[in-house]
Amino acid sequence: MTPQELAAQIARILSTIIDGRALDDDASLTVTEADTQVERPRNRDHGDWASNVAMKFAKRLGENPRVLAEQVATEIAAIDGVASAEIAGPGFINITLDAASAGETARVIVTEGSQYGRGAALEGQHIHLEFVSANPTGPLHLGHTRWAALGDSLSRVLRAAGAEVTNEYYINDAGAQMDKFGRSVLAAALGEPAPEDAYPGEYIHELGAKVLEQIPDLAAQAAEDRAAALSLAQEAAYQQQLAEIKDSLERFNVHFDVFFSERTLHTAGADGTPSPIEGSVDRLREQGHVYEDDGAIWVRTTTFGDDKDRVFTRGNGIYTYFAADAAYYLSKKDRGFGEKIYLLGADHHGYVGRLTAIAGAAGDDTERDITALIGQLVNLNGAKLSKRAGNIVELDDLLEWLGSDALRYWLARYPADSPLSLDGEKLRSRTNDNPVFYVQYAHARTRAVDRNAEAAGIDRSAFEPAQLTHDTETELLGKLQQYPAIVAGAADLREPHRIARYLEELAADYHRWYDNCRVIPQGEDPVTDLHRTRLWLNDAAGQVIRNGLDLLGVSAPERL
RNA sequence: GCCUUGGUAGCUCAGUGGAUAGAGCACCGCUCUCCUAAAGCGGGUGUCGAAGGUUCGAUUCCUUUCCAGGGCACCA
Repeated sequence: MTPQELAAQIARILSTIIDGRALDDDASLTVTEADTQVERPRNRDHGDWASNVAMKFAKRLGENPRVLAEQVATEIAAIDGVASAEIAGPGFINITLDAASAGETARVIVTEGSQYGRGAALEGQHIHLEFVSANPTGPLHLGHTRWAALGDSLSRVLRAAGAEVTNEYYINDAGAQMDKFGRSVLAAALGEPAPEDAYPGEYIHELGAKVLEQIPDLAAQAAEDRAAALSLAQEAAYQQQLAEIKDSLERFNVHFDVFFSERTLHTAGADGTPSPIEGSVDRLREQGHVYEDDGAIWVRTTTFGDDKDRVFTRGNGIYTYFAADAAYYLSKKDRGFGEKIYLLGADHHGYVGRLTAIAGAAGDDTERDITALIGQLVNLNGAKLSKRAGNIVELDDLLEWLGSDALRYWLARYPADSPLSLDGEKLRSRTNDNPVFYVQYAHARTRAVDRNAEAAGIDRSAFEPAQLTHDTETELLGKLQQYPAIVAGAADLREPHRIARYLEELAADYHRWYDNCRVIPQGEDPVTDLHRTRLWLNDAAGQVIRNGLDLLGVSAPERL
């Protein structure tokens, strides 16, 4: 009996009861499983699961919660697998399961394997997830790591809930920043002094050297035609930098389905069709949201809650960044995505109003079709990192220093809107200070037990869940049963950190169980069905930790 | 000024209207002839920033307010 099944049963019971009252109550009350979700009481004296439906519905039925609870509890107690259902406090129904019914979960988990915890709550949804989208004018650094870890984990969680998700990286490969980047690299390659506004950082010189390798006669070309040489150098540096970014992301176990080039938005079709940007201003104009003022072309974004209208085309005829944003949004819409999620740093939260307005101007539902997740920036030992300042801490350096697992886990275990500090010393320490080790250790323990069990001749030929009665066993089983709801909740709220927090609790329950309940008999004691049954539970715990870590993009090692 | 996100134990932080608000760290003890002691067990700590409101019930929702971070371009 899983909590989901229990909730479904309670929904049926409550519906029947309410139908019986409908004679003298015209209120049309419908009961959904969302209303009848049971929760795990903090205090185990309150049973395995608790329901608050009596308090929720008593008022709408005009009844005393405890009286309603009494009636519901009687029905619950009659469910197969339920040992008791008792009324407590203002109207809680505390439910205790038969040990066999609770223990059955262990076998379910082992049978379902990597599928355990996956659901269909978001089935049919085609979600677009854009994150990182760092300019290809430099290496990924600390400022990008949080979104990389969070975005990749979020997409895994959404997929686990049944959604179809496309991870996309928007490459800002057009515009003034790219020009500046090109000039910086060209100067470095030719050994010239850096331009006034050049990008700082040693990597510019490294890129310059690589460009020179590819174009040995760059100096001669520059002497002949500076603009052409600049263009060549810029393109070579861009391709090199983008390749390095992709490489870093792969090593961070972050996967993108699409790298979307901003240039394609500026490029007209070979057959003379207008560029996506040109096309988008016309499309917005058709919707009636475009006007001209003072030589510029504006979009009336204030219609959709933006705090000011935005310029699409400047007085000098050049498109603004907003124009590209609008065209990009329309591209996502045209490609058939429903919800478009943007992961943005708090330093970009001023964009939310205009992005939302674009969705509205495009005729989309600003509530349903666009989501902006704003996150706080990462600190490193208290010092915030800025690319402009030149003191770059690169993702590659962090990976080498801390490893992908520790970094991924740490970045994913906090809510996005919570400030986060990366403490290198803590992340390198192999103690409880570093929760990824705690969780991975629990997993490695399950594998060690599995290996030792096999060596001791303990197999899974018996499964007697009624024997799983130790306090630590009911705790562990209860935790394992919660996993599908945790995944569904994390997906629904777009909060992958809930997976990490859950895993830490699960690991603690597993460690406690390990210390109290042996899978392998001591000394000359015989192997019993209890040991065999516990092997199922051990494997179930390992499976769930593995499934959860996978959602975070963190490995589940066989040994530590 | 406007928008936005925080304020929870000594520290770092969890906590999607429920019962006595939790974890790790730090501090003091305890547990390995036996599956990994990178573990477990025991010991105490809170005006949930403040004040109102909604509710059977508020750390959670609403309003006001104090403090802190971030943002408010015909930049990208």
